[in-house]
Amino acid sequence: MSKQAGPLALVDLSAETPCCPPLTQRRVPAETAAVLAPAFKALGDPVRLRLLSMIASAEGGEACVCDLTPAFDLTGPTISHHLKTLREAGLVDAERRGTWVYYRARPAILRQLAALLTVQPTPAA
Amino acid sequence: MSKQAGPLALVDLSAETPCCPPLTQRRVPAETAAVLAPAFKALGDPVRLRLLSMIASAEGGEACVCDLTPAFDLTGPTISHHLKTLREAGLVDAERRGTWVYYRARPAILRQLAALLTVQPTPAA
DNA sequence: AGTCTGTATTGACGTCCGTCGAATCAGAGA
DNA sequence: TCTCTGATTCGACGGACGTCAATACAGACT
Repeated sequence: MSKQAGPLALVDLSAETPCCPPLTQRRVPAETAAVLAPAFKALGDPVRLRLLSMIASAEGGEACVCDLTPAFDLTGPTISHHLKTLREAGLVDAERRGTWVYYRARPAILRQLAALLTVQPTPAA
Repeated sequence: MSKQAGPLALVDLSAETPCCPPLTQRRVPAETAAVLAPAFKALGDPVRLRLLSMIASAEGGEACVCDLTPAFDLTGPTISHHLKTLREAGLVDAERRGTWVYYRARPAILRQLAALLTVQPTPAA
């Protein structure tokens, strides 16, 4: 349930130390781009962006699918599909507890993506 | 050349002050998600991620298409297409000077995306 | 004007994506 | 074991995406 294969195996996105300098400082190498782009791609859908936000901002840091689904005008399978996409992108983890499945954000990769997009404050020069 | 329509018209992404708290703090509203998701989507392709990085990290803050294209095993039209996608997502601006066209990153939206992905440092609790 | 170079647009192709209904799986409880 | 509920998987459909070759456009230089 919480396993993810794919390109994430190439670079350890679970590391707490960001691996990459900001996109604005050095050219992102092709290999890094190949690894990180799928994460951005997963964020590139409004439903998934909201899902991730609902999960990450939920109290306790986790959210049940049963709480997520009713927030959208979409069927259960569709929400499930989007959650799977977020999981495969390494953005969230899932855990079944009894009847319900809980999702939890993975802060490390979020930090990494944020670091990549970091821009120097405009120099007052 | 530097005009972009679409969803970006709804929210001023050129503002220097980030409009939104981190994704992990408050639920991203549907409208905000609809506006920002296309930007993440544009970053969701390895070629575009590298293009943006090459542009943003170039000295002078700008890069000519003629310098960008040879870095990829792709045809000119394909690179042009990706640059158009980045433009329409509001991530870059283009300007023609004589024979060449120069692209330049838009720091404001990058800051905004980075802010959205910001995560509190893990509390030592 | 004519031509050459750099860039963008068009049209086409195969693939991937978002969505749904139907079927399936996993636990809980009678 | 039956059934009920929550969640995922499967199969299908329409539309969007990444790529290319061919074409068109914009300046510069004859």
